[in-house]
Amino acid sequence: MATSPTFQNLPSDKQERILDGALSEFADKGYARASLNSLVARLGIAKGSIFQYFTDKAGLFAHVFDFAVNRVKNHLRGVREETRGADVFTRIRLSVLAGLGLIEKNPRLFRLYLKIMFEGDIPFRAQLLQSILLFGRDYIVDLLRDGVESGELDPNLNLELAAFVVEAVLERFLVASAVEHMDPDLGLFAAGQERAEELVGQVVMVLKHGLAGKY
Amino acid sequence: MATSPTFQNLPSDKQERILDGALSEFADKGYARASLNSLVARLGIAKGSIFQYFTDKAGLFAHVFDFAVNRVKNHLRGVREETRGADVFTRIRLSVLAGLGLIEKNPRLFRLYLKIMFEGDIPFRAQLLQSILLFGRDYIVDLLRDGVESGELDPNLNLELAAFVVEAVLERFLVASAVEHMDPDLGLFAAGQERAEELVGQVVMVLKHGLAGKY
Amino acid sequence: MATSPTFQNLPSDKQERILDGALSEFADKGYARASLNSLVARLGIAKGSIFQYFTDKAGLFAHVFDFAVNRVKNHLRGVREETRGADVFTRIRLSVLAGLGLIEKNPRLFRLYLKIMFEGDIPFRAQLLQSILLFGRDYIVDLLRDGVESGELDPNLNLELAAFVVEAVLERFLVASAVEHMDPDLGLFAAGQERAEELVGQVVMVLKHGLAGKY
Amino acid sequence: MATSPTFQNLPSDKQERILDGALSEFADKGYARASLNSLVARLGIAKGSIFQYFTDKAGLFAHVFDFAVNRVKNHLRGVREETRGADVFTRIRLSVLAGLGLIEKNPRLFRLYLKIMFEGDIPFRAQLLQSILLFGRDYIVDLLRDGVESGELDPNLNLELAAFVVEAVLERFLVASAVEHMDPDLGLFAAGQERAEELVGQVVMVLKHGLAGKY
DNA sequence: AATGAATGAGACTTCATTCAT
DNA sequence: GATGAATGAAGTCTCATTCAT
Repeated sequence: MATSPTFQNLPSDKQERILDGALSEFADKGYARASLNSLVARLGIAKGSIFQYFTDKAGLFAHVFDFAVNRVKNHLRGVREETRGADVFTRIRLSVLAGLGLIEKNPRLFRLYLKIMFEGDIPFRAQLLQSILLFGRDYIVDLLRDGVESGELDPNLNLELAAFVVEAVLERFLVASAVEHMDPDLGLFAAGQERAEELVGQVVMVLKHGLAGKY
Repeated sequence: MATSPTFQNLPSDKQERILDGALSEFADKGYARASLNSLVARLGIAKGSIFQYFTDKAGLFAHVFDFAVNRVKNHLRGVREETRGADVFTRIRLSVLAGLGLIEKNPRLFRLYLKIMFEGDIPFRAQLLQSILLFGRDYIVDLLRDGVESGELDPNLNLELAAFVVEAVLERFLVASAVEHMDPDLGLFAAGQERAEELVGQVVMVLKHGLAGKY
Repeated sequence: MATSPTFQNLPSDKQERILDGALSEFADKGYARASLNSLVARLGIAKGSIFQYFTDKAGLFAHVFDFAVNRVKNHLRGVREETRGADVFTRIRLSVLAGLGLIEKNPRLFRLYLKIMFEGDIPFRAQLLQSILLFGRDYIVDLLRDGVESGELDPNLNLELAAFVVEAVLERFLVASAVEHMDPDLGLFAAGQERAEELVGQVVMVLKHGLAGKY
Repeated sequence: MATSPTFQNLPSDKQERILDGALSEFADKGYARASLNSLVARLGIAKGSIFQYFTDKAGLFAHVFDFAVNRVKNHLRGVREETRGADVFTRIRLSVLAGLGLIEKNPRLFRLYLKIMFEGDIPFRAQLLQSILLFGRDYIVDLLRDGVESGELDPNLNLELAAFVVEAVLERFLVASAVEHMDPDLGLFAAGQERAEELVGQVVMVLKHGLAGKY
């Protein structure tokens, strides 16, 4: 939308190279501190070109955002399909692990999301967040609804509330992983990252049986 | 240590006014984008004065951080004592509500924490985060341990894992509240903020009985 | 290396104008007190441009230094060649006069050297000084060695010591001239500057025959 | 002259402590870069006091200058008297060594002189320099005149010219020593400083017999 | 008489953006 | 269409000086 035809006509590998470089810049430094000077230096393109492609720093950012979100959505959609048929707690567990795997391979995606979430004056901030948050919530509610329909979950369970809890745990894992990437010594994970798989399994068990359950 | 004697000698209401103004600035814009120019303009003091008080932007930040953390710690310690004797889920519920109340009255405190958490080049970032994270985790583990000792929770429950889940939910609420303050129309809360009390109660129930429980 | 391609691509008369203006600034005020503000004001260019050209105040300084040193070296090399064949004391005399002439036409060159020599925190100070001092000493030692080889000087004369004395006198003349430019009324020259030529000749005579000689 | 009665009434050890601290500051950083902030911090006195004592940065500087010059003059006068009776080249040699010794013990004195000599906008610069230069020249001319009177030097020797040469060598040694203090690795001395005594003797010999002499 | 808090000019530097080539 | 030189606002920080206490 904000992209000029000039950019569209670029060979698509160059398009990708530019968006990818910009993603790194924004994910590393946030919107305000991201420097177009740094960016063009790293990309080896002229500073003027950025403005011909995207009119604005804001325009570039918007495009980078789309680029990033689409990668994530595609990934998650894949997970939802691949796990269809498994029981609901397995699917939750696998979704968490899929998220962790995505961050592991591409930490910038989640870091960009966090920057948008907590930085003050990002252009279209509310709008961008909405589009992510809704997608995430829908994803989880769908998972849980499948669980109710298959009889694994009590039909009286309030799906919104349950989704709230699941989402909390999911985000907690993802944040832990993202922060671990920034500060390996912080120990946010409560366990070494290499034991993530085991940890996720156990936490999902706690989620399943509740804190007041029998262990 | 980061504060000059000049600052210590100021009338304490002036000290507070300055720290409070700085807290707002950092909480709103994060470390890097916070502007001493705009701070002194708002405070109506000379630019040079800030540097007589704090050596550095970083020094000011360090002091603001202490200032903020102490407020939070005192608040939480109060809650822990006041709820001693209540059952563990009530205590969790009240702790969440206390946190929400604190944010309601002083949204900048949690926003500052989030900025520190996710911004890149904050001075002493890892160190500052540690000091917050450890405090939070200890607080929750203590609560749960009390619950085990009073027989409310199964002694086989892994406290670390349980704390992970509780912390996740707590943070999710706090983030929701903080973000709601930044973007009231975002709807992150899944419910209007005025219904927070009810919502917290229900979520804690989900937490208590687990997703696979009977409702 | 200290110069950005941006600067290299400038029309060379603009390059020269900038370096020349900067030379004046540094020669007048030394490194620390030289003001880029006042430089750009005098040059009529934007403050930002300086930083596109030179990364740093230090970078600008380094380039100005090269610019200045090369002028001097070229000049001196010219004198060495032109006087080849003359007797050694004539060559010394002409070298001093050449130095004085250079300062007369471009007083800033030697003033810059003095600033580097006696100012404290100049970037790469020791390194820069070395490069000048060695050149100067070599120049004089070469002159004297030619004198020994042509039989004008006693082969037992310690060239290093002799060079020390010649260098002292040379520098004394140059300093006198440079300071005279700063404070015309100071009378450091012991004689009006217009009589420099005669004065140099006589001083070289004293140098030649020694203080204990017959006059 | 520029000193307030307030300063005069100070206990004289405090006066000295202040002037000495200021001497260090000016000798290290020159006039413009010397920081009253640093000075008062080091002295442990109030910033306001400086202005009550000296009205100005310039006033403080003028006083420090007097303080320093008097030390040097007293020292040199001592040397002149102590060496009376020795032959003129011995006296020159001893004067150089005395100067070197003074710098060795109190490098700040000569560094201050150099700063005044080569820095641009020092208050009363010309005036201050005059008072030093004249003293130095008179000192040397006196020495040489004694030499003529005692028959050691040819009465036809132009004393002004000879003094010019001697002064040059003297300053060259002092500058070398002062710079050596700032940059020990620079090698300006042509010999290790520990061999200064021998070096001075040899250079004075060159001075005595001239470059064209027999060795 | 001494203090030290307050001040604001001016220092270097970064950056998004414009526009002639 | 691409380039990159030019710009100036805004950033952090230092400093001499003033003046109420």
